[in-house]
Amino acid sequence: MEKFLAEAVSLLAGQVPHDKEQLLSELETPPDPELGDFAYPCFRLAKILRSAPAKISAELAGKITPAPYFSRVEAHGPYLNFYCDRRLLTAETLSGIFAGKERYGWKDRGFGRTVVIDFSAPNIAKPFGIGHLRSTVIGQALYRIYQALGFRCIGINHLGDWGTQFGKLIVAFLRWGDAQHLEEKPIEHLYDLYVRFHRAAETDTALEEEARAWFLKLENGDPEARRLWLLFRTLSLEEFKRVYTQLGVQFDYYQGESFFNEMLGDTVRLVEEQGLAKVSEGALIVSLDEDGLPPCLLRKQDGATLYATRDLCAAIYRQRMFNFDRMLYVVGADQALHFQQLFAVLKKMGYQWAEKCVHVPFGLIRFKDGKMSTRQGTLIFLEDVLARASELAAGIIAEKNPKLPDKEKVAGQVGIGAVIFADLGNDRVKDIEFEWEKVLDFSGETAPYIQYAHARTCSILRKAPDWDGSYDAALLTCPEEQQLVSTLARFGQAIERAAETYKPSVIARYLIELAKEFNKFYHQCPVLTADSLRRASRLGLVAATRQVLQNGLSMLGIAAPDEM
RNA sequence: GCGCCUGUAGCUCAGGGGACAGAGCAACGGACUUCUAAUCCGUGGGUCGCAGGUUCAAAUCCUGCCAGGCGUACCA
Repeated sequence: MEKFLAEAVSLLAGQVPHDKEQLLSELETPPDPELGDFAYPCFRLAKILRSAPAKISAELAGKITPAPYFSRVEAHGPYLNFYCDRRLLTAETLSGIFAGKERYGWKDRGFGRTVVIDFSAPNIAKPFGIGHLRSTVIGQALYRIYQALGFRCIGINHLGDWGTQFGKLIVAFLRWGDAQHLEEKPIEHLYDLYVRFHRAAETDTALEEEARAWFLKLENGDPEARRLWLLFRTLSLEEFKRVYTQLGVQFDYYQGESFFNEMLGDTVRLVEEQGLAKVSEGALIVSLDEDGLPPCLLRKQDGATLYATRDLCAAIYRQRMFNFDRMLYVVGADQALHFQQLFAVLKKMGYQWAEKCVHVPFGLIRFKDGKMSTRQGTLIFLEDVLARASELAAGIIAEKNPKLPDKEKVAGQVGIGAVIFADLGNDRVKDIEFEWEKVLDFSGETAPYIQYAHARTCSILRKAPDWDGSYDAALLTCPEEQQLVSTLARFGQAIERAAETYKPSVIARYLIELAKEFNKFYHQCPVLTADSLRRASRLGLVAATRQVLQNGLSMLGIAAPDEM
């Protein structure tokens, strides 16, 4: 598709007083396939040439010789419409897909450049809730999207394994904890302790004080505090890794906040040496008045650090280690101010690369009656959601396809896929209202819909073992076939746009579109029973569709079972 | 108070300044002796929060207001 677009630009460049870059941005996709594949609106030109847009488009249509890429170039009112040579577009698209295989749609534009992606970052000692799912799946998808554009990606799990919450946990554990219970069900026990602490702290204000003191001891290397912290951390991490395995998520580094503990002193000193830090109300701060932001706190009154200190340290460390061209923080929108402050401090410190840091925010997951809160104990555990979705999928399989091999595995792939898609399907900046019925709905615009289309492609191909892979692009002339080809050809553009906007939902929407086009084709155009030449050509189209569905799903971290 | 985000069909949401604003769910009516009906086809359903402005052209950009969410110095 890119070739055709470039060709349209060249054809226009010969006739229109605009440079190629501008022409590329002016070209648009017509709302109806009847109106061709690209459209050039002539309004702007009308102003410069002091002529009617419709007249200009008609004149351009007369001057441009479309061949070989376009079968015709026609004026429709103020628009100049380009019609791709369908046979050529079909041939190019299919051969591109078969040549690229699992890398169809990939580019090498990012070659030699590095993107660091900070994502997931669950709080150790808190359960992995559906809130953490967002960062995890968005980050994972962005990782694969940037990888597809040729960037070297570094995925970092910046675990929340340091901070005042450990003081709270230690206090709670010393009072109410049970070592054996902790061994057996670590997350559950720690969660109970955490909730209990906050409930007790409402009446007993001394508890918070005690917790802060314990965290300070931890920072200063107190052996008992250290022992408990390590215990909590180790046990929790084991459980998290189980969830990551289920989701198929991997990280290049687990570098949590504690990882930077030893370097924090140097970071603070550096800020002080530059004369940026000052003491205010007993705390060490960097004033950001000039930026119109509240001050960034580096040390509390009691001398303990805050997460801003650790993020600052981490950013500097990562720049040294990875020399990144961009760093993405996939973190909730509620932390937008924190990142503004962080980036502002980096800039004040003279780091040019501060502008390469991007906060990629996402909306909260809420309930009908309010925000989900770890402290109040209203969290929904991700493992429960995944389990329920998989059970539901298993039930549907038992009903519709009881002979399916590997039933359990497929049920997991479909159930988990549905959960991931419920998250990635919509624009990440919007809040999501959590509803079981929605997450467990497998019809319409869902992952199972896409997976089902993929399974159908596999099924058809399985039933044509004699097909030798040959096809004739000229025979794919039905509207459903051509629509499908057009959509397949647009995959690369979807990837680029997803990367530009940091929105995996662009890929998700694209896949829904593609699956829809395929289902239309499936109902309208019989494959296996068509006459032999047409059959081969349709098999080619089916194989191409299968490949692109698979590539797209894998980019979102969703499995593509062959049968379901 | 100030800052950031959101406001499109009954519900959940798509809509890279452009040609009549689109899906899914729900409702109703059709299509399985035929490549898996987790599918497809059809019907109904809209002052794109409100008011101005920029533009040949605004759901889209700007300003103000309204509503909701989230932040706003020792949590992360």
